[in-house]
Amino acid sequence: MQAAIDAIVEPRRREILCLVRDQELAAGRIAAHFDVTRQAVSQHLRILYDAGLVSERRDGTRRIYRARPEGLAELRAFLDQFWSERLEALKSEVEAEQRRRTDDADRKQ
Amino acid sequence: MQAAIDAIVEPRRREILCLVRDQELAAGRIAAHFDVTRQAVSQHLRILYDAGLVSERRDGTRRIYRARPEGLAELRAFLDQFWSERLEALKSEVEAEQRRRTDDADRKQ
DNA sequence: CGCAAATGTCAGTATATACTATCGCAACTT
DNA sequence: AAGTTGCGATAGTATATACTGACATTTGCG
Repeated sequence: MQAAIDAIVEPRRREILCLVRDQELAAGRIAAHFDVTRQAVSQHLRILYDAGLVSERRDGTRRIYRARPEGLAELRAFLDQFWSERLEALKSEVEAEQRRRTDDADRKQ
Repeated sequence: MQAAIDAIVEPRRREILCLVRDQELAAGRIAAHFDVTRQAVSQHLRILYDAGLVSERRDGTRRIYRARPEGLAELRAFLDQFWSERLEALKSEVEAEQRRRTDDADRKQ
């Protein structure tokens, strides 16, 4: 799971993930979107693949990637669980605080 | 926003965040939970603070921290938006693809 | 087979960062 | 005022990692 988190932290990898979220793309096509070398993108793809965030399919000499929704869903579930436990309680506290502050102020809607 | 993402990536900082999610805690109390030096924890707290994920309050010589739900909510909203846009669509595609494979042979374009 | 295209792998490098040690600062205590 | 407590800031170090360049591999074509 830490692998998936590490993977989406790198901005370049998030961009790559966005690219292959809507469409399948070959490694070369992905690399063409960036100003770094093809190898660098290849390494990013490897990391995304190991983290389960993209799938790889071979077509001749090309390797075609796309986002792997299951991987994204797992990561999302983990993060949700991470903070949702107490987030609601804390949110209530903040809202109560805000209500207290705006009590004497104008109230719209 | 990248600051918030960088902040929650580091496992130690996620632990710290968990500690101050339920309760206010002074820096020293937080540091006592870990086997690294007090200064290291202080640096983590600074990073969490700059990312807007914790709030700081002074009480005499002590600095008391706690999770900042707004910061967490913003981060969560960003991540939600990041992958929820196409997540459902991709899931449908994958399921359709799997049906196609079990149906008959592969057909490319 | 020989060559080109598309891509991954590896070694080396540069930069980021998590940590420690030392120091500095503010608030209390005596 | 002087000492103590609780912290943060900074410099230096060790490790992680994003990148490039060189090379290897697989596939397709003549």
